[in-house]
Amino acid sequence: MTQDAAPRKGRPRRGRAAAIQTVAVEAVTWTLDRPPTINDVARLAHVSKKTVSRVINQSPFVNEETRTIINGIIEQIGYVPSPQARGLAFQRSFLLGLVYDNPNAQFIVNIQEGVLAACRLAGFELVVHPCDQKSPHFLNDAKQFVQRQNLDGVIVVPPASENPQLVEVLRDLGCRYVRLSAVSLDEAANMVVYNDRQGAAEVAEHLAALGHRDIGFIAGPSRHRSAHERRESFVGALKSHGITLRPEMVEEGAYTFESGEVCATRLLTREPRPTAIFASNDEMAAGVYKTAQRLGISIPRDLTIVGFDDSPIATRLWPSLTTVRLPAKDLGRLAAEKLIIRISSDEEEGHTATGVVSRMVVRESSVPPRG
Amino acid sequence: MTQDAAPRKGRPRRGRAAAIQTVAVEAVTWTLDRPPTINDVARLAHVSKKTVSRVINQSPFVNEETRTIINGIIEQIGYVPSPQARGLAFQRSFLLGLVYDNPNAQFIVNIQEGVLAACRLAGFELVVHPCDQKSPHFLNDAKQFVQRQNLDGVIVVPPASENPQLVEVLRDLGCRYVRLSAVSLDEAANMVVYNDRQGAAEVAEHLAALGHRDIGFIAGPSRHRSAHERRESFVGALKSHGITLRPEMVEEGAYTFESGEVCATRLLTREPRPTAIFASNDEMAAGVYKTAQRLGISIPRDLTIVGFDDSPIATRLWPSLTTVRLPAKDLGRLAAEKLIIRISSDEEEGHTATGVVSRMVVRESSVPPRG
DNA sequence: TCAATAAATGACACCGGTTTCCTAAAGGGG
DNA sequence: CCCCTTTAGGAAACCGGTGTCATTTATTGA
Repeated sequence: MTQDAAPRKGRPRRGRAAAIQTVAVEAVTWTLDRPPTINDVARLAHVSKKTVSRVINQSPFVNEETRTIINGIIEQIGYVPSPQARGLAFQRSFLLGLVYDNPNAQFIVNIQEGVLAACRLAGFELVVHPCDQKSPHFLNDAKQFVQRQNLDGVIVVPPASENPQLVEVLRDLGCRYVRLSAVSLDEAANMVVYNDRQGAAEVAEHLAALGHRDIGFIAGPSRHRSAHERRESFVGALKSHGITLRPEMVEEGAYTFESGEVCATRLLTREPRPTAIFASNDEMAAGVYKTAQRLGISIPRDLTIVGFDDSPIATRLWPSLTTVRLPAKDLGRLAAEKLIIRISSDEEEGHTATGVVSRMVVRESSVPPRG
Repeated sequence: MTQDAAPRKGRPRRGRAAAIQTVAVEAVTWTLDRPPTINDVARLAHVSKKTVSRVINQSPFVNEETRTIINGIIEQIGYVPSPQARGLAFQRSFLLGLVYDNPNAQFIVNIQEGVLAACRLAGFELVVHPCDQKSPHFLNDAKQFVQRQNLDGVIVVPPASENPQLVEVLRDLGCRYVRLSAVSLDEAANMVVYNDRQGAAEVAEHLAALGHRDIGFIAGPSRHRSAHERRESFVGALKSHGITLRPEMVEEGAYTFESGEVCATRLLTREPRPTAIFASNDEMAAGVYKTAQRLGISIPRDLTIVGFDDSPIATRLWPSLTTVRLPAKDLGRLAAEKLIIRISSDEEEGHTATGVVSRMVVRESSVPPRG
């Protein structure tokens, strides 16, 4: 059976090295009409495909010389392993999914960038999946998404990440996932948490230090965890500076520009009129700008405004908006790194919680109150 | 060899239907510890895997009853074909790539949404790839991107789409692609063109009709085809209304907010000061707003401003910005549909050019000049 | 009645990798 | 000098689908 292999073994080093020279010429001459496969490489190198496979996968049990020869051929004929075949044998797709229903485009693009930075290093690619929690197909869509391409892992951003049913679906599917949220909702291994409390507290301190006492607050929608975090931290920090936020000075918005306008209109027609408004995100802060301008209230002379997110609009507005920076790209990178480690080390690791901290960025829209 | 198959054939209908009942129970009882494969389905249905394959692929040569039985089992055990195995056999990945270096996040997210709408219908998924034309690895990155997951097709958005070397790489790879651009740079089958001329001409007409004569223009960077289109069309349409754009009233920006500020500063300190400024995109228009406000020029009383893109910022600004809407989502959908047709019909079709037209949206920032 | 034809299905190789198991040769110690 | 270990590499099965071609059965026309 295997006796015929023996005679071929004589003087392996020289024999192979010499063969290569010829082979190289062959390779250049040939010009295959199809992408080269591992078999082509094996044939040209006069080795078995398994040895080529070993080289590809960095196995240490390959002679240095053999490795060099094979790598040379791979380079020359431009061989790239078929991801399908690889995936089939490995039971892996080297694909990560990103599930989002966040309307903030800049946030999504930043997350994508961060995720991809980590993916690139590990040889993964990213498949995106916008979705809609209000749709009746939401859960089924997500399921199909994971199954259709057999994703190795999924990253879910808020607010979808805060949907327990979605997480259940992912868990049932046996699909590894990492969730982004402002609070820890899961085992540490499945979460990347961003600390909104820090930023909100800094805003409270900032406003207090400037001398504001009549402060308005526009909260986010209560279904968002971040809305709670920002609100509680802000209120708590104000209180610790001896300032109590009266209930009528709080309005709940929807994290949208329009809701910011509505809430601002209510706040700015109250007596006493607040000298500062903290909106829970920049979109709503932009709504406050528009309303103030419409009402003839000068920013920042008559009204200090602070936002949250540090989205591009913060610098586009005039005067530029004091806000809190949420490092979305880092968030994406951390999530992807976490996911990839778990996929590669092939089982649940009890990782420590990772997260990023938000910090205030002071710009032109916040000044001491008049008088 | 095949004689053993004969006896099993007796009374196929009843036999199979009866078997199913049992099988159904088995399936529920079993709970496999691995995802079910086509073999599991075949075994439970007492058919060959080939027949299951036929059902999956909607082959017409399957008995209606058999099909029903197999579909029932597929449903029950939750079988989903492995994309890796499918891809390996089909030589397809069912993956589309999106290559972009466009800094406009909203544009990218909209494109993604449109592309995915088309993908969903055809069973494709989308892999994203932000890139940087200025990087020395740009072309190699793109190549790796296509090869690593063996993408079936790639959609390239501007300005990367206007890079001829990138296209050459894709062509060499034998990878189907569709480019988005403001001008046709390629065979019709490879392009989706958006008509910026229409929108720019409408702006010219609008400004002329309002009575503006001293008009400033901020062009986009010359490496963008869209910049040329917008400029030429605007200048041409003004001329046809008897208005000539003097050279000192034209500045070239970089499609960024900051460049908008710089150009606006130059335009607004000239004599005679323009009564209207058309910026080639909304970002730069936002820069004009900021500059005008800084200089104490009232918008729109002293200065009419018009942008291009209808990005979210257009409505966030105060007063809201007259601009031109570029239907990015439709653009993405068209590109994906085109690509998918070519992939599925398995060879270059000489399609007609597809495209979308931009239209002006009038808001509050454009009014007749004072006096 | 008997091919000839069509419909439904199966057997088997194949896609391009990996894993498992095995062999051969070289080096090292007693 | 022999046995054992280590190193290098190969053969064949396998991953989960699809293509090709053959086979079986039912239907049809002469």
